[in-house]
Amino acid sequence: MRNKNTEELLNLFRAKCKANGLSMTPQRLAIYKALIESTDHPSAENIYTLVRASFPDIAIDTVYRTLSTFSDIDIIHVVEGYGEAKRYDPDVEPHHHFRCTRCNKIVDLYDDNVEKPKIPNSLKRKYNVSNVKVILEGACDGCVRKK
Amino acid sequence: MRNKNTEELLNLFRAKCKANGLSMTPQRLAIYKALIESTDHPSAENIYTLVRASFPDIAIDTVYRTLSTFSDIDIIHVVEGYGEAKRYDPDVEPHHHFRCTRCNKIVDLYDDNVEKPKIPNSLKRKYNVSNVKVILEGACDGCVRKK
DNA sequence: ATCTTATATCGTAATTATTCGTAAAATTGT
DNA sequence: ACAATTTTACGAATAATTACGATATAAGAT
Repeated sequence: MRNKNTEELLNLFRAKCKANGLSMTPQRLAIYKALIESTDHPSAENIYTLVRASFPDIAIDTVYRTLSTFSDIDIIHVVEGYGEAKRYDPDVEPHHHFRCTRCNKIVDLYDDNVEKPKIPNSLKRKYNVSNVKVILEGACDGCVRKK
Repeated sequence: MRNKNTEELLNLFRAKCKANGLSMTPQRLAIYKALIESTDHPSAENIYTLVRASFPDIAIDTVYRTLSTFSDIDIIHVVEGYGEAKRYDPDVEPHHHFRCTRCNKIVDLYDDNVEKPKIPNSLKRKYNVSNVKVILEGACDGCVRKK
């Protein structure tokens, strides 16, 4: 993600859709573009707002359904929600997150900052581990200043 | 948690309530007891069902409010929700979780299994990191067998 | 033990997040 | 361009959570 430009990402996107038998609709393209243009891990509602600029009649249901489809086939990932709205991330390369417990801001952290935890193979086998998430929680600068 | 019995946990609970100026109500006690008797990281709805056995008239609002209060003062923690219902954990000692991406089962993992990731101090300072979560995701045995 | 006051609870309504059924419209392969 | 298959929009339903006014209760002082 960090190392890919829009062109490359869109090509990958088309390839993954084709590989999974998904038709290429303007709505799907618009939703994916909105995702890669956002760096703040938007919610479905956020995406809905963004996409309506070009598709005034798109249904919220379409956004939810599309995001769910995308995450099913690993085009995007669902990140932390914690009872709030789900948050999405178009970067499917391994990386971690910081989450502000007050304002729910989510920031990407790459491996040069946080070491990936080592998981014993026995555990990986036992649970078919396909993904390891590391989330740092705390209060972001903005929230600390406010209080 | 692992090393504490009910007696000790209840004493800690009373102490934390007192330290934070919370009155000791039978509802709060019942909710906390329901939590420590559950090992499956119950949702607010689950707790509501459990507590109604002894408090048939308790309001769902009381359960939500109480759980929120408890997690504000670190009596319990909120664990992964991902847009589903929030899930709670009465074990506030450091440990990690496995989450089944199909049935949403959450299992405790203690440090002898998963190494705690090392976070650089610079990052800890930058974000006031108070908590680091590690979540392994995959399909649990039960779900693999079903499919 | 009783009084006082702040806090907590109940019961219900309102909000927010998400999903479902279905007819109409768009996409893909031929 | 045509038929078969997906996908979409829309409205309504469901699930999770929070808000609120009226009563009830806990905790400390008397």
